[in-house]
Amino acid sequence: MTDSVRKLVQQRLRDGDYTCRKEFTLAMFNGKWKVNIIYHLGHEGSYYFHELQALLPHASHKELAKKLKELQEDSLIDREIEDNGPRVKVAYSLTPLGRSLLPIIDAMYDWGDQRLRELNVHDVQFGLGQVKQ
Amino acid sequence: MTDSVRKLVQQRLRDGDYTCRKEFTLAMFNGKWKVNIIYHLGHEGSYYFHELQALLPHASHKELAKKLKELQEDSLIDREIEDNGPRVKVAYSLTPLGRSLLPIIDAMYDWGDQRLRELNVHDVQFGLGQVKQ
DNA sequence: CCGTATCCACACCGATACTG
DNA sequence: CAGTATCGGTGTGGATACGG
Repeated sequence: MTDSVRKLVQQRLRDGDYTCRKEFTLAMFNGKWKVNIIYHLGHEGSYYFHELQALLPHASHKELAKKLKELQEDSLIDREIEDNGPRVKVAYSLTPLGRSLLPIIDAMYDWGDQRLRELNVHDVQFGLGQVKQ
Repeated sequence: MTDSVRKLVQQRLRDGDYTCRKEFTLAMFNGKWKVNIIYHLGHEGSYYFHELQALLPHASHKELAKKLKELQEDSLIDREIEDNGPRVKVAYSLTPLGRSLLPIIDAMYDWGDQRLRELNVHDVQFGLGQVKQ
């Protein structure tokens, strides 16, 4: 997903248009990997950058760094630099604001879990029905 | 917003990978206008296509039709053709499954509402902080 | 009234490489 | 170890037009 929702919402807020509450929230975790980052940091505590890389092996180095930066800009995560040694490590953790998103993320997890179970049970080709042409 | 999350999730499910519950849910309402469509249909009942157009004046004719088709494919909305007269009208409404998403959408509304109030009160340039370069 | 096709601009994201 | 720049493929969404 794209980040266009996020940029559009930012523009609307700059224009004084606050009639985008749902989109504003969506923009917080819209974008590839963001939901997973928030979920991991929320349920398992803080992680170093390279640990997040290991948790999300399909995420490219560049995109992971970019998404973390955006989450930090949105005040959802904290970034702490540990400069003790030859190598610098950076630890990420959820802010209280980021933690306040967890009920929504968890609700999304539960909804998806239940829906996937239903589809599996009824064997409807996993429910990804195509409209008849 | 894009639909890449939706397509990616569909592919993962086809591959037998069900470890994407949160992304699966996100894919339901990710994509421009979808959250608003669900919200309107959920809180105000069914609408004709042209009524939705009026409710979402910035959505192009093409994209609105496309998103409605996707929502229908995902079994979130029903589509009913009323062919009484020279002009055909099409009514859209939420399915029970679509209605089951409302608690999440409403939670997103509430989160965004509260967050925007906080930012307004504290006047932090509406919180869209930029990371120092 | 509603759906879809075409064309086009642009944003995203991956691969790669360079920096500190 | 972590962040950023560049290049390129691809998907998304707007304008427009045509078909049912």
